[in-house]
Amino acid sequence: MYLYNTLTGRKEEFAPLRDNTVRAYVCGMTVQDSPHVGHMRVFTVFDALFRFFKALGWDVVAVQNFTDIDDKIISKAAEEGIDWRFLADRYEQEYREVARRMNFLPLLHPRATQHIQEIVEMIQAIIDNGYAYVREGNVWFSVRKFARDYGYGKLAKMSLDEMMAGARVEPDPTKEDPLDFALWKAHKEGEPYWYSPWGKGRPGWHIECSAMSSKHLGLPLDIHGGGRDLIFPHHEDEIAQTEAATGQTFARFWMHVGLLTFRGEKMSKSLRNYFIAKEILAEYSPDTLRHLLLSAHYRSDLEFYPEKLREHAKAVARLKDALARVPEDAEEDASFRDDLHAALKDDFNTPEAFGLLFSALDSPTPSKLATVRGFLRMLGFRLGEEEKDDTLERLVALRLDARRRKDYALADTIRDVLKAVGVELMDTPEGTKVRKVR
RNA sequence: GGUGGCGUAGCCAAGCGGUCUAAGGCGGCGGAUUGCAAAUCCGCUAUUCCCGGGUUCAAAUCCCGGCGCCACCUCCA
Repeated sequence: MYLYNTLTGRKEEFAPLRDNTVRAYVCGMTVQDSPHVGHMRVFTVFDALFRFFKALGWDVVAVQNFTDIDDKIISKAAEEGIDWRFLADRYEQEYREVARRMNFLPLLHPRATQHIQEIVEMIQAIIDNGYAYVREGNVWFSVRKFARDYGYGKLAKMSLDEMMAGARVEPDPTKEDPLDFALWKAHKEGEPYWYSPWGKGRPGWHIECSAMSSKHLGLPLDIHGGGRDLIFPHHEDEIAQTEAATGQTFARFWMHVGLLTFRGEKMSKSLRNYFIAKEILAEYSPDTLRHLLLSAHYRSDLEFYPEKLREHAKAVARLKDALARVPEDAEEDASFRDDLHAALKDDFNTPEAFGLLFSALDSPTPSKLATVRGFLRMLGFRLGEEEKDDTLERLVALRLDARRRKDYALADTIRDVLKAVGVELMDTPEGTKVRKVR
C-alpha cells in the first residue's frame, strides 16, 4: 500500500507501525454550522480508506473529533440568544445523522470540552519544556523557540520569513512575537470558561486535536488527515504543540484531501457557495453522493455542481441494475479483484478503480459482477438496500390499471411525475419495473 | 507579494517516459427494441493532451519560456 505523505512530499509505502492496527486521526467538524458536501468529501474519503485497510487485513482505530468550543460557536450562540452548548449539540446531532445515512463506520468522536483536563496538562508540559509563556491569562506558543529546536514549517513547507511576509492580522499586544499562537485564551466577560493554572479561560484552536489524538491513540499516529486547507496553520501547529509537549514524533503519515469546488472556487462559508449535506441527501441517495465524492482522486480538487448528482445517480443505477442479475453466492474473480485493489493500493486511486468497474460492465460475467458488488460494498456502498415504499407501490398499481384501460394520458402523467423525483418506471414483458435514480 | 498545485473531448475525470492513433462517467448522435418512453444491446463521439521551444530512438507524461486558473500565507474539511 502506497500513500502520499504531505510531510515528505512523496508516495511512501504504508503499513501500521504496531499491532497490525492503523491508528488514525481525522480532523472533524467545528460544530458551528450544518455539515456541507465539502466536509462530506473528507469523511467519505477516510471512511472508504479505512474500509479498504480492513479489507487488507488491518485493524483500524480511528478518531474524529468534534471541536465544540471556539470563537464562532460563542458568537453565533450569542446572536441567536441561546446557550453555546445547545448550538454545538444541534450541529453535532446533525452531523451524526448525516454520518449515519452516509453509512460511515462508527469512529471514536471525542469532544474538545470533555478533554479540558488533558488540554491543560499538555499546555503545562509545553510551558515546562520552555516552549510557551503566560501573559495576562493567555498562554502563547513560542514559535521561534520551537523552530530553532525542532523546525517549524515542516508540513506547510514555509519558512518563518514567508509566514511573516504574509501576516495580515493585527497581532495581539500580549504576544511576544506575531508568529506565536494561542494555547489558552484568557476569559472574557460573557464567554464560557474553565479553570486552569493560568486563570479562567478556554483552549485555543489546535490544542484540542493534539490532546485528544495523543490520549486516544498514543504516539506516533500512523495517519493524521483532514482537508488540505488545514495544513497551515492547524496541522503545523498540532505538530509543534505535540512535539514540544512530548518530544516525540506526532504522526508518521499526513494525508490531505483536496477541496470541493463550485465554479472553480473553493466551497466555503464566506463565499456562500456551499451545499448542505442534509439537503442533498433528502434528494439523492448516499450511494450517489459517495460515488460522486470518490470519482476524483482524493488529493485533487473536485468540481461540484448540483446537476452532477443526477449524473452520478445514473451511473450508480447502472451498476445496481447490472448487479441485480447476479446471484448473491456467485464466486468472485480473484484476478479482477487484484486489479481493483492495485488501483487503491496506489495512493487510493478510486477513479481508476471506478473506471475498471464500468469497463467490466461491457463484458459482464457472473464472477466479474460479483467482484464489482463485493468491491462496492467494501467501499461502503449499500447498493440494493431499498426501503419499502407503499405510496410508490400504489402509484405503480394505479398506472398499471390505467394502461390496461389504455388511458395512456394518465399512465404517462404518473410516470413523468415519478421521474421528476428520481423514480423511473420501465414497462417490460415481465411487468413494470421500478428503478430509482437518485 | 511569497509558496504550492493545476490546465486532457460539450461537462466531469484517470493516465504522468514506450502497452496512448489517451481509461471511465454524464451528455450527444445513429441503429435494434417500445403504445410512446425508459432500461438494455450494437456502433459513433479528443490522430490529440493550454501555447511555443527543447531533451530523447520515443513525451499528455521530463526541461525551459509564456498564458490562464486555483489553493495556502487569516477562520475554514
